[in-house]
Amino acid sequence: MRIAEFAQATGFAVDTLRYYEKIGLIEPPLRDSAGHRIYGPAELRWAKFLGRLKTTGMPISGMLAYARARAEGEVTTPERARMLREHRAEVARRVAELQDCLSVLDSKIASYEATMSDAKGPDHVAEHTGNTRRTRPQAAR
Amino acid sequence: MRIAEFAQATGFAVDTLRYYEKIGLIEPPLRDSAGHRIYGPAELRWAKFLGRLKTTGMPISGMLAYARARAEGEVTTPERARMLREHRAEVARRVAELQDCLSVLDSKIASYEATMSDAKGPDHVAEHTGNTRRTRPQAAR
DNA sequence: CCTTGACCTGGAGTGCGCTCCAGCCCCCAC
DNA sequence: GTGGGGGCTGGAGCGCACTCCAGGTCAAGG
Repeated sequence: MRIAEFAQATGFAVDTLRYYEKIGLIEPPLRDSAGHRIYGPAELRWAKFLGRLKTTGMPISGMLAYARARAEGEVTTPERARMLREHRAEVARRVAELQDCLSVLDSKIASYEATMSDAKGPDHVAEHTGNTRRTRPQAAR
Repeated sequence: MRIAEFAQATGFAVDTLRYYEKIGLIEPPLRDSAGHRIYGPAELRWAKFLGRLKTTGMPISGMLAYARARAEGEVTTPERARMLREHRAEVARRVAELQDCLSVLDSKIASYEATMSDAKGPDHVAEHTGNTRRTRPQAAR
């Protein structure tokens, strides 16, 4: 599999793949006689997993730490497990936060639609912060 | 409320608030006799709502479009409702995507933990893309 | 033989969203 | 009245994650 096809398969741009290789996120793949990169299924699995990490917002520095641990072999299994557990927790927090925001959006959309369905509408639609319960603990001056 | 307290209350940095004002995301607030910005509750509600938009990944260009529509008054209510509905849909997609990634992380963590609980562990933990169903392990290895 | 097109390299450039800074002003407490 | 703290401005700088480019190699098709 050459780089164009690999890019297609992983969702990364060709330039991004070379960049990832340059910074050590992806191992330098084999080359064919012309010096072109040839990727195999193992590379594909790894790149797809990197895509998951990226999608979940892991910064490159984090992916790099994981990649380096991975390169050290099985001895780093506990470390990698810890990294993933921490990241998982972070992602779960973000999901919860987004869901909270979704409900704010929903109520704002609902109030817009209520306004629109009125002939004239109520005064105006004010921003409301969606503090239905427990927002950020506020340092009360 | 002066800018430091406002920053505290909104979660934005002081510099960020001035930056948002400069680009038109926040209306220039009143000034006190010393020329210092004075923010009121309406500004607070708006800034908190902006924080929600930001948290949900809306780019500044999007927030700006919304802010401009808002500045035009009630006539833009349908437009703003549309913007929020579209954004809401986008956020919902992202949540679903993250949840999908969460399950990938979970299964990977589980396989790490299985490896760790073995005295020696199975061969190794391969990257698997999270296609738990469908995708048959390709014969080659 | 010549063109085409995919790929190569090192390095420069980009867009986003802030973040920091110098140099200044104003008010208040001591 | 002096020192300190908070605020002001315009503009430069930064970190991240790419993205683009010039100039080159190579293999195959016409």
